[in-house]
Amino acid sequence: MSSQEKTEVLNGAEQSLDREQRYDAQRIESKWHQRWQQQPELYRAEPPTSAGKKYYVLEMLPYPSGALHMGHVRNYSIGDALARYMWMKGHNVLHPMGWDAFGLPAENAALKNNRPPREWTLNNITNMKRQMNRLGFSYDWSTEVTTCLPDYYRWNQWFFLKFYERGLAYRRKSKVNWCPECATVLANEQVVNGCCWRHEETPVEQRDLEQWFLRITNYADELVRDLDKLEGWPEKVRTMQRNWIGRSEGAQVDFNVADSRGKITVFTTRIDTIFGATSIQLAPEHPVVSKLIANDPELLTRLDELVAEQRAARDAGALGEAEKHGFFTGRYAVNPFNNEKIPIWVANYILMEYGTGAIMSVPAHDERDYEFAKKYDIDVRIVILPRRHEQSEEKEPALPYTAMNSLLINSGEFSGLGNEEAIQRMTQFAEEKGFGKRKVTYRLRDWGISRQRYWGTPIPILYCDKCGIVPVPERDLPILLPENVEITQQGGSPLAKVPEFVNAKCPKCKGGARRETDTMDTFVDSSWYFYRYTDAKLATAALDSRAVEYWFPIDQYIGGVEHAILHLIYSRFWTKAMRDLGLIKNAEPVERLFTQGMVIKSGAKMSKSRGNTVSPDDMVSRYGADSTRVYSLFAAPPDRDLDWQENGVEGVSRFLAKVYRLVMKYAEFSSKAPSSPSAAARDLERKLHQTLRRVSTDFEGRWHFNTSIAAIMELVNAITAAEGQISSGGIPAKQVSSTLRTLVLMLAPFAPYMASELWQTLGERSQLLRESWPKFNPELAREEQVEIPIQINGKNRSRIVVPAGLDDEEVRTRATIDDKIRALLDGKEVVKVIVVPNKLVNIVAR
RNA sequence: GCCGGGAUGGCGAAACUGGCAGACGCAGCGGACUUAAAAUCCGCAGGGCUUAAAAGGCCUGUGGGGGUUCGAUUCCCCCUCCCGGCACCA
Repeated sequence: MSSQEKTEVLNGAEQSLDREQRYDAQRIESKWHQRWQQQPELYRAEPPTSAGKKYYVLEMLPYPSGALHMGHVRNYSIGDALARYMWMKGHNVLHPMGWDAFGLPAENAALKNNRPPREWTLNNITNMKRQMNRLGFSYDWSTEVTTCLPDYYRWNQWFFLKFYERGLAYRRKSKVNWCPECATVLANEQVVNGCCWRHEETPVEQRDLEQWFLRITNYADELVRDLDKLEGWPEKVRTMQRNWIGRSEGAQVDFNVADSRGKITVFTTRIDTIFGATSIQLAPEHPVVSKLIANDPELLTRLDELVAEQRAARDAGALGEAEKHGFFTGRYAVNPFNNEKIPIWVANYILMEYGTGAIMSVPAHDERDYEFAKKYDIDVRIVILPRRHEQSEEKEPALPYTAMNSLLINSGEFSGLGNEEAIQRMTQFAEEKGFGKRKVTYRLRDWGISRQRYWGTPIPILYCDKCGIVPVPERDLPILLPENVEITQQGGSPLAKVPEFVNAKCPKCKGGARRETDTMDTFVDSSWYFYRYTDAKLATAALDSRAVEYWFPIDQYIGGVEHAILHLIYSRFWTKAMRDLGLIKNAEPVERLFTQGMVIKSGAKMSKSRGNTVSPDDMVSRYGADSTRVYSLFAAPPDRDLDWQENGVEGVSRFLAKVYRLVMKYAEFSSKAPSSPSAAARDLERKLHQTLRRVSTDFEGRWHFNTSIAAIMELVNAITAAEGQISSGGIPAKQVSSTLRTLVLMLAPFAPYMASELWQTLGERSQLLRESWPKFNPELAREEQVEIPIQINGKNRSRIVVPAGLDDEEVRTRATIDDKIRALLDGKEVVKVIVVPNKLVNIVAR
């Protein structure tokens, strides 16, 4: 380059500095926002016939509470980055969004503001959609799903009818969890520490009500087994579901009641200890108890007390804390294995809802039974010993001794067996003799879906005096939720007070009938909404099987871990039920699940009640959507909790401003690259490819976008540092400009507004989203020289610079002739030299 | 009690397979530019000791204690604290 040309380049730089504009996020973002609003097809997926490889990325749909919170922003920033990356990788991307729009807050708000829930909800949706669009999320709104609208919830009703036909939906009277605050029933999953999942301070009460249930327990076994296949799910979530389902293999054994024809069936996982059973323990609510003690008024009173006490403890969520106690019924049962008569007790630590509500008590080998037996002086009989005890039988193990891998003693013909084998043999024995059988028990209960609320899907059932329970015929769907219903939150289901709704004609006998006035749990809505996205406008069916087959399973689902049990287990159940209806082929809805961490501020989860929330609107108006999004990805890895620090957002904003300035400055340079690139030019090129490698592997692997963004910042720093070399001709301005071009592509998934603006500044007219993700060249990313430390006995003593990949022998030689090292080794004996290629040299010396 | 996850500078964090601890950012300090400030740019920065100061040198350091190894934030054992889930589930 001639000196005159150099001067021109410099002048060019000065000029572009002159017309440098400050990064104005609001200006850029409103410009592109307007543009994107006019291009609704921008984020639309190709139809299922498309040849491209599909990618379905889904974020959990929000409840339209009124405004987005930072947790949403984080969730959707992760999903949006991924969606945009996948687009740039050439995938056919489905990236939908919708609204989990039924639910109690709408009724509370209606009560407070005297506006209909529908209006309140739809207003909230408008506002939150505005926020999402302002944040620049790439949703295809043509597939939007709003669960409170009849074109969606009619299919809830349709599914319900299908489930009813197949016996998967049924009605029974049962004890239910009742939240006085919500004035409705809760599913087991919605009870947290004995309190309502929405009202953490409100204890749940037990009530007896006629309820509709979905038979999720039919799928209990498959739900557990398939967890093993969900390798793309966090182990934590799989464990939580496994525990929740609580599959436990064991046996049922019948004990005859002495002096009676009755029998008591117990469930045990440790039939190998049955010779150690010294009592039977019954749940206070066990139906047989009142029969056993029918002619003892005193005991009946004590029973009532015990039942009341257990219920109170259950209501208070303190079941595990109550001291164990109970009473002897005066009756005996016969152990079928040894015909021994053992006393029958009633105890507060036995739960009617698990197993058979009755156990054989083996104090020597069960912690709870031991505690109880000690209190009431019930026999403790040891029937298993640790294997090592074989020889020295006088020494007893510490009680209670519950370990497996032990040996049976005092157990008749089964003595001497290992307990694993004994379980098999003794269960078989019981089966052959007809007093017992193999049994698998689950903790999981059927899913109660009846809610005594207005703002939900009406359950499509009629009650006819003549015909009984009559399902609404399919052709009569949807059963519309009536408008203008008075919400009082008292006196049961609001719909029951709407005669036009309640009174109906029986489709069978044409006589009068009453409609079911309960509505469905809103978790029904979210159990299958992601299928609807694949053909959201379809009017003739819940879904189009071919579309589902193309798009499913969901490649990546992203949301909070708080849904690990409720939503994610219901969704899996619904998918299996849909498969059994022949609607779909996949057995699982979600291939990969990602659970992001919480957003924390000042050491606590952001929440209104703590008053430590940060408003996304506020952040966007102060720093812009790009800065808000980039910060939410930069501040912590997505799976960890994120501590919100506002000056961190400011830092990100500064970084974006720097990128903006650089691009403005170098956009139009096109001087030719010199024929033999300088070392500085090669360094910059290397840094670029290292950055590309970092960002690309983060997307493909562990999703640590914080390190991706840090790498891009490093590249920016490298460009700034290289600026001095431009005027001297060491680095062509053209190279800087093309480096920046690639940098803009890398920034596109994180800061779409800024990236689009700069793309245009760089003279590109194409749609950024349709550009290919830049490829890194491993050759160019490779370091040529490495500086490695030389250690003596593990301590850094010197450093040398060597060509990368230099032969170990040569590295060793160069290390040992280093001046500092030679001086330090003087008078010492070198025992060993370890050379770690390109990393370090460690000399072990004495 | 059981099952997960975590603890690294003043702060958020990085170190991916046992190999240079603290990348990147925030806050801080010093300097340049400016009448001044903002913005921007350059530089310093784990802690301690040594030194008049600096350069340099030395020691020490990833919650605590032990171990394996030439070498440990990383692997093993024990312990503490924090977060999440489950919790009389037979």
